[in-house]
Amino acid sequence: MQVSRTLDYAVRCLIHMGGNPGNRFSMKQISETQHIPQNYLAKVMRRLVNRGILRSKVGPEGGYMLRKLPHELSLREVYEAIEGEIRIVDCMDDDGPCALYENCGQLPLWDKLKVSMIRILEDTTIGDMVNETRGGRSH
Amino acid sequence: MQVSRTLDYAVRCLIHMGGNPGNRFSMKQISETQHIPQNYLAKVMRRLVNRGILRSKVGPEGGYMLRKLPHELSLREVYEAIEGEIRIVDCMDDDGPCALYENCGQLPLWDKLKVSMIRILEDTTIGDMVNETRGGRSH
DNA sequence: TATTTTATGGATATATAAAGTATACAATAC
DNA sequence: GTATTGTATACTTTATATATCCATAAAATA
Repeated sequence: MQVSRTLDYAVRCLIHMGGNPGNRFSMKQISETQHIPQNYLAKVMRRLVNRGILRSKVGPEGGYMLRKLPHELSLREVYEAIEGEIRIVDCMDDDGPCALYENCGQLPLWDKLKVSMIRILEDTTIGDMVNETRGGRSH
Repeated sequence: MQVSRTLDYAVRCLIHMGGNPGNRFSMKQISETQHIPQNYLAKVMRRLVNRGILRSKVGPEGGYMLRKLPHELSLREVYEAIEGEIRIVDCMDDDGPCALYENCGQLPLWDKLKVSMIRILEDTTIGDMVNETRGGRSH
């Protein structure tokens, strides 16, 4: 029930980039300033590119750019890019729905949790986090 | 960001027991009806006993009993018995607070998530889940 | 065209944690 | 004292997250 390091990496990078939206950032530079192993970072960035959160360019003068303004980029998008669809339980059967599915006392609870999580992730943007980082949100 | 199988085991057992509060359940019986390996179950139960959620008795006619009525037993207690204190992020530094701690743009978000999670877990009881399982909550 | 820079893709390794197993021991009822 | 049941702990297995390696492709520029 914890945020993976990988997601933390992604969020950190995006906050970093969100500080200068419009800028281009090379993987090397991000890797160094954020202290993330470059080859690992490569994969994180790839997922963000595939999900349309970043644009990438190969070659000299290449690198990554945000495709949206920071305040238009919700944490939910980032979460889903990294972790896939949000789910709290696995419904632990091998495959196919669990035998209890129809009448599972647990599902309603996990569902409430999920819904509230989604709402919060949806309502928070990278822009918000950039502001927090700068010290004091504008309000 | 997912519920562990161990927590699922714990909840399942407690729902099972909550169906007949006051009853005594042997580990063997629970293990069989819930399809949980007995030696593993032993550890799960141990944690629930240590946290004061269950009472245990050794020997013939021994077994486990709920110490509270199902509707007095919140999911939060169960969660914490199994997973320890609720936390969403690790604040990934080796030890001591992370360098960004004072001015971390991420913390406020993760905190909101945590608070809302705690509230929901706190508000839900094993009793609620027993009712769900029986089909239709009383309202 | 050759060279350099940069991202891409896949294979593999390592570390860590979760889940499961085995076994000896202690308490209790009869 | 014997059968039953939980307790305790050490160990094994499996799964997953994280990290590394390396070969390739694309683009800029000299």
